[in-house]
Amino acid sequence: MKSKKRLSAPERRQQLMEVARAVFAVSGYESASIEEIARQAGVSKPIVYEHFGSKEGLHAAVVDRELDTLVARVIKPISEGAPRERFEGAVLAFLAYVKDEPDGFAVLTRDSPTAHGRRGLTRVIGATAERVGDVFAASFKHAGFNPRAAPIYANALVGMVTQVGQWWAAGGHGVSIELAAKHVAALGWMGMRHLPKDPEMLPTKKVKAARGSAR
Amino acid sequence: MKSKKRLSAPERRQQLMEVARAVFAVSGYESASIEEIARQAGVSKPIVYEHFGSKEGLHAAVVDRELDTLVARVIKPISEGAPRERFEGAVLAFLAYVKDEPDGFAVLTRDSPTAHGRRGLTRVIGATAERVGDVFAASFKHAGFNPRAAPIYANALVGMVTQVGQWWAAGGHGVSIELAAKHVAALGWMGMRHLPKDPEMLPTKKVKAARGSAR
DNA sequence: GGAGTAACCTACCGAGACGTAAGTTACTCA
DNA sequence: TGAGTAACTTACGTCTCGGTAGGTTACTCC
Repeated sequence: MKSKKRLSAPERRQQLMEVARAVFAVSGYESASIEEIARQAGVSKPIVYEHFGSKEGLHAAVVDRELDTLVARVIKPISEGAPRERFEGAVLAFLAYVKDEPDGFAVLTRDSPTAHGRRGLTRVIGATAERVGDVFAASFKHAGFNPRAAPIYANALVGMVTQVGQWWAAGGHGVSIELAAKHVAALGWMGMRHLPKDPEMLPTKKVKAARGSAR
Repeated sequence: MKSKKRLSAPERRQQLMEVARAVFAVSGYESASIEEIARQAGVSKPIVYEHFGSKEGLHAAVVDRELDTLVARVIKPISEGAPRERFEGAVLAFLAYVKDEPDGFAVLTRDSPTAHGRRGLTRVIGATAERVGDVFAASFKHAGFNPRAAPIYANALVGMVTQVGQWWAAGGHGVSIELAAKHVAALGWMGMRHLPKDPEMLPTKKVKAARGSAR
């Protein structure tokens, strides 16, 4: 019945990763089962183990590949053009990835076994947000920033884009990716450009004493 | 040996939720086991089921309570003062929550059983980002915004704060929550204040044709 | 002090998962 | 054509977990 074709090792590996990506995307790491992945690939369990060793190995392989394609897509636009174009280009590239590879994005966003949550995207920050920092370095070097604040901005910008990506992926809402990118880029860009020389010096209202948790 | 005291139902319920919050925070929903929670509470499994019915019920109870406390903390500062103060106050309140209740924050950010990921924070967006929108409505009503863009900004702002919270919770990095709040608030505020009248009208480079995935 | 009730426990079931041992099929190439 | 190897299976072991049935302990209040 089933047109069971025999694949070569690299082909099978490729196919398994694609199936696994889809399954991990909808179920999350813990709930996904190797058996289900094998079934959807039209293959039996030991094949999966032969290729990836363990469930964690399979997941890691999928995440790594996805991370690579995401970085590859973002790196190009962020490396060329005027600063503003580079920024907007990067945001657009990120959101385009969300659109083109929703399963991949879901896998990156969902809980990982390597614990500590969001490890995937944190690594994307490492790979790209540094470069984001570089882009801005040229633009606001004039304002003697506290270097310890840099990761704050990098995280803020990435979080901004990521959350919008998630919102978009979840809902649709009739907003195009290009439009969303424009708005997000405008927000981030204008925010960075008009930062006060030293936000730390601004006056603030006193912090209310935090009431600790019981226990 | 163990000073097993007998607690009243409400007391036990409270205690179980606290223990569960901690366990869910470190393990995530799927990996956490009722048995482990019961053990840490110094109680046997059926007790947990008597109080919450199911694992999902317990998790939902924890999430709901955490959501309530988060909203309660953010609502106050966002409701009083000058616009800029309200904004910064809300950001600070959010990050203070991250600091004071790291387990609660972890539970809210981690994968939920209710699927579709990040349901928790999405609801926080619903509860607070709307208000964020209100705050800004007063400030940039002058610029006839496309109403469809509103959720984009709401999501961007919340994502910004959330990601910084996550970064902070993960690392420490010797940056105080107050400082982080200042920077993040400055970024968001300045971004919103200096938005071009209509970002959609700005020229952009052409989008590169997306290469689809195989399959 | 004894009955009634609220809090709690031991022991178990069944399902489903990861991972493996050992054997089988089909393809290749001398 | 036949041996060797790469791709693949069936079947199982073992463990953990969610959830429940039925009984036991301690506290309260008449």
